[in-house]
Amino acid sequence: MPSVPKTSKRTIILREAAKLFKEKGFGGATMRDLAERVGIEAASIYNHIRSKDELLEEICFGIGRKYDEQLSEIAAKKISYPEKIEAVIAFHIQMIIEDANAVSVLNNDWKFLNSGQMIEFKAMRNEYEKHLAALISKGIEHGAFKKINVSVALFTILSSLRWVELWYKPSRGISKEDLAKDISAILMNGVKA
Amino acid sequence: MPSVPKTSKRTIILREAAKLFKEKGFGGATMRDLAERVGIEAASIYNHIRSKDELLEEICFGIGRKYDEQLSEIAAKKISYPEKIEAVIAFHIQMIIEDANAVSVLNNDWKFLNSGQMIEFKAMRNEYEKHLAALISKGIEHGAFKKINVSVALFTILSSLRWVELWYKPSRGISKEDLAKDISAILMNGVKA
DNA sequence: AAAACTAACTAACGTTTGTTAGTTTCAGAA
DNA sequence: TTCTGAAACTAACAAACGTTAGTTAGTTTT
Repeated sequence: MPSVPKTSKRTIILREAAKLFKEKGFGGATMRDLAERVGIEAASIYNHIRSKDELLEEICFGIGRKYDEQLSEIAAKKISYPEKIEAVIAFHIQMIIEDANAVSVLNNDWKFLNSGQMIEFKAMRNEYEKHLAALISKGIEHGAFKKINVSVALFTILSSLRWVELWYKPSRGISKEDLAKDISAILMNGVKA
Repeated sequence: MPSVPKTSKRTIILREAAKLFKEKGFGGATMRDLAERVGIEAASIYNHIRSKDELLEEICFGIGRKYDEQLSEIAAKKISYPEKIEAVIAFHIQMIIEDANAVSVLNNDWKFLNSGQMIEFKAMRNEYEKHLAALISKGIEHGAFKKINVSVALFTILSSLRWVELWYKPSRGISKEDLAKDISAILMNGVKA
């Protein structure tokens, strides 16, 4: 009779699914494997979810919405454009560290969404990139950034953050704040002396 | 009776396999799908290859060796450290544009290699990263680069190049030379004005 | 106490998977 | 013309796949 209910089984399944999809890819992951990790039989999973596809959908759009919200928050803040980009870098790193598995699924397994959801997903992602590109464009107009190719800058920044997922472990002894600072420094000022 | 023999069927199968693995992932790709693209029956493929695993192995290690060779060539050249890093950036872009499918498989599907080959693959990749990290370290010692965290710089550079695979199309109207120049500019000097 | 709900189980379904076996086709060498 | 070897075919295999059906034990609601 816990007045505060424990994490629901559905949540546990979603969390384990994200971990499994990250390890094996959506195509390589099986429901029997997932069931074993959760500690029940494969068929029993269907008491909590409708289908394997539903798992992917919920992971992708769940984490996608989080990205959207955070970006909107930063865009609304009254800080300089370089500070905004630095804030974006910091929150990307935060997301990757906090929710590594789900972020990995978002990045690598979205292509297994069914066609309708995939269209929706691409639209969401396009809007996110447009939103961020606008931040860079305005920064250039205000003279805060060099006159660079906006698309190239956009994707260079976004991509340079993705490795954190593959590399970061607490055991490396670098805090996420320091990591964000180091990456920001390189993207803002370059590596050349 | 062509005195110059046409591309062997095995080569065609490998090329199509790379394309298919890129689209669906190794786990999601089927031999029947591959066969259809090649224009023969699934069983006939086995007249040319030993197994599905062999396809993955050959793609991953084939393209991996190309990376190794190019890096060694650049490291041996008598040019400045910034020029070396710029040469690395240029040849990564070259590889991605020339052999997009195989590069994608190398980046995303290596985890489906069987355990022995995976160990070998990781060793190869580690050595590559060490080799490139040494270039950055020495550049710092020579005062050519800022005193940055070498690992962070290494992975920021490598990752920032990966998006080219997802983004580049000739139809975008930017040459690979210009693209390399733009990315180099950002990584070398940053975005801040 | 009866009824309804929850979440687990076993068993099985129809497909799809990678792969093998055995056979046919056919161009080039003898 | 006959022979040979490569490369295609058809048919089938056993295993693994996502999922459904039917059942049961335990808990909650009425």
